[in-house]
Amino acid sequence: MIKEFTSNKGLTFAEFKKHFPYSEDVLYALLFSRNQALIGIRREKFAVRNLKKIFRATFKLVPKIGFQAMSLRDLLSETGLSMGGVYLTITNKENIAIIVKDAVTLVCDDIVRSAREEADPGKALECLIKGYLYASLLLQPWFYFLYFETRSLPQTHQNDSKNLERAQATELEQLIRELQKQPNNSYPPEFIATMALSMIQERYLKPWKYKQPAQSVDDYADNCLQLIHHSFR
Amino acid sequence: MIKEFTSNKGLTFAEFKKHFPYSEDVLYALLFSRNQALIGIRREKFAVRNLKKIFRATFKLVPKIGFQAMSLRDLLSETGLSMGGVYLTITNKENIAIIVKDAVTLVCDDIVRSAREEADPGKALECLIKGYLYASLLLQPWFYFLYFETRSLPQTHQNDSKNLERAQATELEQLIRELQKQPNNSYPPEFIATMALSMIQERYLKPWKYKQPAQSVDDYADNCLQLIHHSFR
DNA sequence: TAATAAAAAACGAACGCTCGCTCTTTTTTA
DNA sequence: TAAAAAAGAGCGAGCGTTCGTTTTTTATTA
Repeated sequence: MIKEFTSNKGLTFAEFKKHFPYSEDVLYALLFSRNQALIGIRREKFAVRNLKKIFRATFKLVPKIGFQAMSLRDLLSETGLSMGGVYLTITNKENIAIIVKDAVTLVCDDIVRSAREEADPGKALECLIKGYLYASLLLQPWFYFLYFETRSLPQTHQNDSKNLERAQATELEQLIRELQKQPNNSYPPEFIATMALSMIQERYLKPWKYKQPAQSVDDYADNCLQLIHHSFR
Repeated sequence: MIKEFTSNKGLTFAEFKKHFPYSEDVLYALLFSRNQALIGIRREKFAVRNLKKIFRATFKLVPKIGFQAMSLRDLLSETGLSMGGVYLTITNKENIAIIVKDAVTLVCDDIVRSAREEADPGKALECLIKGYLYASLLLQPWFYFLYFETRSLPQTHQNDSKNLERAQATELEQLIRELQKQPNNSYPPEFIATMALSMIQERYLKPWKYKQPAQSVDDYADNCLQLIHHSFR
């Protein structure tokens, strides 16, 4: 596993990005080794090259027409690969969705792990929120896909996907509860956690609204955090 | 057009529901008359009966598997109708999605109209937020469908759907701007508007998280409004 | 280092099947 | 009894997938 990357404080998006360990090639290499059972190609070099083509094409087509409506022939003409090449790589269509879920899981787990290493709950909260916000922006197509195409997954994986979101919410909720001085006078912790989470999702679910003063995401993160601390009274 | 229904203040969900004019049958009758061009049946009585079956079935199947994956044969066995009956009613599959968009548009326009009739911006904001929150809960399957299946619509209708959301955001933003006393010291109005909107959507997009202390939606609404007023300093 | 053998990857036509939809016939309605 | 609605078998297109073959890459040998 890769060393943590969000332990700084007052983190900006630019800094985060600089230390973000999941560059495209690294990510595909990780996905290749984590999903041997779903991938037909045995040599990493070829697997990475094909996976890159397949996922780039998927992320171009799916936001326009949806995963179910994307045919493998659409995928062929977008990737330039042949039917055989695609099937050797992913073995069947739904594995595309399963691998996306695995990627998002991988990154989310990493963020939670980083946040847990912060002793101060205020720092931990910042780490968690910025980590999730920035990572989901750097890997926007992945997070977007998983949100909108969870229904295209087989049932077990649908549950995984739902639990992934639940875990993030719980993690936030616990930190917020710790930070509220007089719990009786404040908002319910789960309400604030929900607010934080849905503000993060807002960014990656509606990319057309945020193209892209780039720096604006730092303001966005600050506003979110300020609003949360504001809510503590 | 039906008279407005959200002019009260301190509105609870229960009260709202009592005066909500879009009961199932009324809604289908309205949709029938608004979408003559998409509907083959000429007698309202039969149209309403079939539309009800078709949309109920759609809303049962789609959250599990998605609209593209729902076949007409799935729809037949869920509705008990025949192929002829279904096609006489909706003429083609994508009209299901188009009619959902029309329904949501109809209701949203009504909410905005009601809010605009409030002279006081504070009241107007409450009217808008509660109107949208409560209506989208009463018609949860419709709002949910439109959000997740916008990509299944033909392009023109996709744009309509996007503009519908934009219009809600703009409406909120203007009211919030009015209410901020010292704009320079507060959060950007579009940030708070975005927050409000995504909190409302949270409720109808993740129904599994909110099944259903029913009354809890009043608390939810109050918390949202409180948080917003809180943000004004 | 060049020649060769073995393994892996890529190709793409063809398959069985399911899709959305049509259309003739039958039933129901007013 | 004329018009409207419902039925459901059937159609062609296009789907995901398979598989026999070819091409490329890697490993071995001389």
